[in-house]
Amino acid sequence: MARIVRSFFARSVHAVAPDLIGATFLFNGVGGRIVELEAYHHTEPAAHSYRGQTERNAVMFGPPGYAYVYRSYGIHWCVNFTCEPKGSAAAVLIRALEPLEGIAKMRRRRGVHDLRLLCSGPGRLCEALGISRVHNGLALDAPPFELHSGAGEVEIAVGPRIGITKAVDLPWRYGLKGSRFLSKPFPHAGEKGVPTFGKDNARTKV
DNA sequence: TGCCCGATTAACT
DNA sequence: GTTAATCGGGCAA
Repeated sequence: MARIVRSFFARSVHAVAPDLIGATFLFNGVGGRIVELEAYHHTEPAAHSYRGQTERNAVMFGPPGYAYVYRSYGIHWCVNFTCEPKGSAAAVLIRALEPLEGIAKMRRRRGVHDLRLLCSGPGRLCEALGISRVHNGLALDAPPFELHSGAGEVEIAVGPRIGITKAVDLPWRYGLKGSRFLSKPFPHAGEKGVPTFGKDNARTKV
């Protein structure tokens, strides 16, 4: 369980994303294991950074290893980790955690008891961890953030991203195969109307 | 300026 | 299955 340092993020967003599955993500000591995330890059139209820099997305255009926090649908907060060298405007959206630390606090903040409803979704996990606008732009290798790499091999599921209407065919959603804490199940390879993303929609992380 | 559309969620029918 | 909540960005007028 090595501590993740900022240089970890200075790689392709598609190298960072699967490496973060199984990693531990804590915010002020509250959080859990990352089981789902999505990659975004300024070259594809689903990314906030696609149309260039604005006040909201400025952190995406900065150096890797920082938190990009944005307001979703005017209601929720969502957190991304910036990746790749400055200027790539690439990031991973943290979509779901398996709750491990500070569960009582997360239940209080979310107003629900069911473990599966605490952090299964980008808006839910920010509410559970207490992440909001004021944390936008903070470095990920210093408090209140704490990231540790996972131990051992895990099977990674791959599929299309959730809740977007552009670039819908890119298989840029990554998950821990079989986890009960995903925001949605991954479509089975060959399922009706579902494109196949590689053999069995999964691969083994090494 | 005004209008439409979201990287969502919970509460409806 | 559908819809409301609510605000910042993008673009037309």
